[in-house]
Formats: sequence, structure tokens, C-alpha cells
Amino acid sequence: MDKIDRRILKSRQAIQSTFLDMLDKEGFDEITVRNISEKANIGRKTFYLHFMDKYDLLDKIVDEHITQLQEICDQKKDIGLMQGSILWFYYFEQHKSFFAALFKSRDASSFRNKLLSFTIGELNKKLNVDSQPIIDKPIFLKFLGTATMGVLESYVLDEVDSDIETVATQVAELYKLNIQMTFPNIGYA
Amino acid sequence: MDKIDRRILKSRQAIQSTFLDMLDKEGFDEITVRNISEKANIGRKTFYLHFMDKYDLLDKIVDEHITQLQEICDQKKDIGLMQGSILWFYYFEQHKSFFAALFKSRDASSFRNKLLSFTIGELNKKLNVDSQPIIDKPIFLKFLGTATMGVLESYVLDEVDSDIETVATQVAELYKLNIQMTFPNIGYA
DNA sequence: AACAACCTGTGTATTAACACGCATATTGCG
DNA sequence: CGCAATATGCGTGTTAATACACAGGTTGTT
Repeated sequence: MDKIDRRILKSRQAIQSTFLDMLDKEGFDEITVRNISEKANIGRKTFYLHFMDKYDLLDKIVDEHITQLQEICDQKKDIGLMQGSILWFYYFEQHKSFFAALFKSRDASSFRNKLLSFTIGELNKKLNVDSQPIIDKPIFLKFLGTATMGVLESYVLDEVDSDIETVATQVAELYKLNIQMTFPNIGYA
Repeated sequence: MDKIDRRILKSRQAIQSTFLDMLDKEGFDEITVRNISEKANIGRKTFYLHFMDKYDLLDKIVDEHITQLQEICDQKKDIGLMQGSILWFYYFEQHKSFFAALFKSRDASSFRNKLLSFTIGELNKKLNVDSQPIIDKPIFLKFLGTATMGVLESYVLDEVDSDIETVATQVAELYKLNIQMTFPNIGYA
């Protein structure tokens, strides 16, 4: 890894942390490149040296989250469905204000799509389709994927009263039931 | 006032706040240009673009304090000896850790000298020498000046138990007594 | 005394960030 | 609607900050 110029790191971090802060306090739709730059105490031109626009910035941050979620999903192999589910939900708890801001936004659709297709992708990986399913797999995946997203959204928007572990546990339970019903013989890794 | 380049302000502030932090936590003598730069997340070269060395940096910060003390002394004209003394001591209370660090240092002598000669200068301004003093004025000034410094040092190093107002009040009382004894007819502005 | 580890101050070439200005959207309010 | 205020994205020239290297100096330890 070649060393990155300290100025680049400083600018990027100023932009990103300011952006996250504003996302929490004001919401994505209110954010402009101009006021990010002002708050981050950098020139507006500097912003454009690093990102195309605020969507590009958001995209890159979302990608970082997806990467971390990927790691969690990889760990899940070793720890089983239940513990895995808890880990997954914990991640959203830790970054609750970030995801809440995005779920609230009128105009951060790329985030929903990215998260959904990632989720579906992971589900797909873990479903061994040796047996004959009752439901078409694509339909089932979409079903479980959007269901997961729905619960996540409720959770980060504080629409559920249960604590995070209860949520995670119950979702895992629902997964199990659905998979058993749909793929009679087996199975979830 | 012409606008100063944002980069300059950022560098200077990073250096100064890091320096003050280290002064508090580690003491002046332990500080090097190298570790200021590292902590401030700037190149060492950048430090030298703004300051000659750590003594120069300290000097400039001390000068800023002297400027603010000057303002306090100017206000003292209007509020009288007692209130003035309280204001003066309050200033040291507010920047206690800074001054404590300097009093502790083996090697920040310029600070002592600057503060002492400032103090003596202010005393000199306020002593009306119409009457015939018992003591030579330079001697008296040095006497009162170093006495003040001594009490200040004790205070910021937590060597006295009294609260700041008690200290200020008693020092003002001592001033009054000394001046009355030494300049029989008058007077402290 | 010798040695290692660390610091200083400076030179050089490179570049990210800067100030400023401009033409063109976009927004929102009367 | 129309118009003012605000935001965008970019071009240009300038400069502060950077990485890196180097030749001493300081410190403290064995």
C-alpha cells in the first residue's frame, strides 16, 4: 500500500464526518455540497476533487457499510442462524442514525436498492436448493429480502418497542419457519 | 482585513490546540516539534512554516495572553483596586492549566520574564509618585511584582487552599497596605 | 567514551487545496 | 407565472502543505 497524501485523508475525513453529522441532524434531502463544504471548513472545489456530488459521496459511504456487512455475513457461517441474526441487527443498531436518515430520505433510493440486493444476494448464497421448493426461488428471495428490509426500517426508525435482540431473534425464527415450509427437506447453512 | 488562506488558519489552529493540550498533559519540557506535528497531524515542515521552534510558538501564545491581561488592566481603572484584583486572578484561574504548566517548566523562562515585566509595568503606570517614597521606586516595583508572581504561582500550582476570590482580595489588601506605607500621601489609581 | 535513538533545521520538487469568477440550473416565494 | 436567491460544476492561476532526504546536534544508556 503506497502512502496517501495526508491532505487527501484530512479532506476526505472532514467531508465524511461532516456529512454523517448533517445526515443525522438535518437529513439527506437538506444537504447541499455548499453547506457540507462550509461546515467541513474546506473549499467547495475541494469537495469536487473527491466526489462527483452528494449522491456519489453517499454511495461510497454505503459501499463501505456493505463491505462491513459482507464480513458479518461471512462470519455467520460459523456461528449459526440465531447468533448471526443478532450480529446483523447489532450492526444496524450501531449505525442507527445513519440508516434512519437514509430510510427517511425521499431521495436516497440507491441506498435501498443496494442494501436490498445485497441482502437478497446473501440469502441466495445460503439457500441450498437440493430439494424441490414450493415457491419459485426468485420470488421467495424477494419476499424474504424485502421482509428483512421492512423490519430493519421499522427498527432504525424506532417504530418497534422491542430491544434489538428480541427483534433479531424473532426474525431468525421467521427465517427458519419460512425456509422449512418452502424448502421441505433443507436448509439454511 | 484581508482574508487569510483557510489552510493557514487550519494549520495554525491544529498546532496551537495540540500544543496547549500537550502542555497540560505532558509539560513544556517534554514537548518536541516532532511530536507536536505528529499529534496535530501535519508535516513537521509545516510547523516550521509558521514558527521558528517551540519557544517561538510559546512566545506567541504568551503574547496573546499578555494582550488580554492588558485589556483587564485597562478595565481596572473603572472598577477599583479590589474588583480589579479579582478580575486579574480570575483570568489565571481560567487558564490555570496553561500557566501551571509554564510555572512547572524548567525551560520556559521567557514566560516568567514577560509576565513579570508586564506586571511591573502596569504597577508603575498606576503609582502616582507625587509624594516622597520611603523606598526607591524600582525596588518597590520589583518587590510588589515578584510578590504578585509568587502568589500567582502558588495559586495555579494548587499550593493554596483559599478560593480565588479570597486570594484576590487579600492580595489587593496587601497592595493597599504596602502603598500606604511606602507612598505616605497617595496613591493607587 | 561510545553508541543508538532521537531530534533539529533546512533544501527540493510535487501537488492538493485554495480564492475567485462565471455560466448555467434549481428552488421557492410573492 | 416571474424573479430573486441559491446551488451547481468547472476553469484558471496561486500557494500552502506535503513527502523525502540529509547533515548535524542532543540525550541518555551501557
